[in-house]
Amino acid sequence: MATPDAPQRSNDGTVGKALEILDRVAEYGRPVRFAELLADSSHPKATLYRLLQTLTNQGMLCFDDLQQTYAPGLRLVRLAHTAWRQSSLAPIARPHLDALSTSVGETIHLAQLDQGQVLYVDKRNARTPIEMFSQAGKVGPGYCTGVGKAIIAHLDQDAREDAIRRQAFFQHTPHTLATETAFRDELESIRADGVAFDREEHEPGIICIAAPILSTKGRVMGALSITSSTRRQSLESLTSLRPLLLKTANDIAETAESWQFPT
Amino acid sequence: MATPDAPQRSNDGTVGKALEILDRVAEYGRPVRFAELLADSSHPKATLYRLLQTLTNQGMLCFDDLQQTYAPGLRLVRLAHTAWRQSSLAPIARPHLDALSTSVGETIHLAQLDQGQVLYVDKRNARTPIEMFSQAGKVGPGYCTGVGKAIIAHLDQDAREDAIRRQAFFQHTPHTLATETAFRDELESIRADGVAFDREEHEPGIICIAAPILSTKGRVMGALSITSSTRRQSLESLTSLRPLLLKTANDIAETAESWQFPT
DNA sequence: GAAACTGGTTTCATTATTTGGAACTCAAGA
DNA sequence: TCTTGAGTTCCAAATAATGAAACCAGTTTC
Repeated sequence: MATPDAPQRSNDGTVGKALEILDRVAEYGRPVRFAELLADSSHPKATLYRLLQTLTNQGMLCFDDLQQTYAPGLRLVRLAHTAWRQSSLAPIARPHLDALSTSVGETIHLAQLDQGQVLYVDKRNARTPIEMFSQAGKVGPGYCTGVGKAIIAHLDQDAREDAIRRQAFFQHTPHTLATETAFRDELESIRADGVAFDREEHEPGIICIAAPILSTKGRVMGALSITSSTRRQSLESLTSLRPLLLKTANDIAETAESWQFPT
Repeated sequence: MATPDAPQRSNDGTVGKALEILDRVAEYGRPVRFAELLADSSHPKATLYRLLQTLTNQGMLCFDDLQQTYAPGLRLVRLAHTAWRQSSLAPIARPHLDALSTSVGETIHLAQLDQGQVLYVDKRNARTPIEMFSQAGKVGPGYCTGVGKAIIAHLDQDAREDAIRRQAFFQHTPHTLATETAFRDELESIRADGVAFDREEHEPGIICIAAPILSTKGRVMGALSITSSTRRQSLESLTSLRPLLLKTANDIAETAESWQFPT
């Protein structure tokens, strides 16, 4: 699977480079050989080699001696465990997602913004699950998903500009808003309306309604969406779920705000 | 919760330092202030500061402007998603775990070795829905858990010595094998026997039987355990599950070996 | 069977980055 | 107002990263 939506990141120092490589390896989604990495890397052989060594040494990558391939290492899983618990809305939102899930019976996504992209931090499957791209931990583009648009629309000026700058604007489907101006207009109307729709903009036949999760001070913490397919629902029928969606988003926000980490 | 079992890692370069700090932050298990980190860090203020900046900038850490605290960042969750899918036995072993779980009705752990420590990559409780990072990603010591001992016992010479060197040998309970020699003897007998037991060595009242997951070439890929409490089971009654446990471990190994990543 | 090739690893002088002591800023508290 | 402490910035010295080229297997080709 190709990944046309890569985020850009300012390159700070050696760690920056190392982490860029780490990302690169992860992007492949399969074990990858040294030569392959070298091919689409701007670094000279020796540099790449040493960087990979270091990462492997550190357990961030794991090297398969037999196949001579690199893959993301288990140390990441360990680190992510804490990250997920502390920095994501998922643990807090769980009961609310459960409730919403049982009452609507469609696929539910909880997502947060990570470097301009959408990161799904939790998910509930529909009663009749439909195959699609997303699981907890997966990422998606910001400009053509319901959650992405809902979040970006409600960011403050600076953060929003930054997020927009990071979009790749790849035309996934005929409905994708693939230009910056179209996207800006869309954000405007989303902010006015309060919810965002995905009108088959990312995957054909997949639609959703999404609401931002806003703190009392108006900061976006993430977004929540109800997803379905055009076979089962229309945009209109999804709209009827709007009050429930907004209520849940609000509940999550409230829980999150009253949540204090055990010191 | 205190963490007496810290692994040691050879410090390579700047990335090494950065990643060490990342680990440090994660270890706290809660948002942490600059000053706290500075306190138990060997780095001077400026250095630590810049390293934190870089990590935050890279999304590996996230900084709470309001509270002025650092926590592991969401980028980790994203990376871990691929790591878990590619480098862990979890996705492959899932159906086998399910089967074992329903037939024994006790807690099941699937673990792999990460830098001398045990990393749980999947788990079954009596009845638990599938969620990823909430249960996968926890770590435990290698020298006093069933899975840890099962794995280390079956490592080859070099890797085993390395693993032993990384153990902290903290006396968790009266039954903990807290010396290197005692541990070596134990490994010997585990290798002879084929399964490992946790005789309340990590937590009082908790016992388990664990089996290594071995490739046909004899390489350990991980371990599988059935855990219970002394109230419900004895070591003897756990032993009766031995054939089933070994069978499952073997099944997982076979599935893993015949698994080829889609190229 | 030798020669060229491929894919990976190592060397080493050059170069750029990291380092950390100290100075600075900005609040909050006495 | 004066102190104190947390956080941030400076800059010369120390250190680590760089990358061209050499090297070292195994393979394939001639």
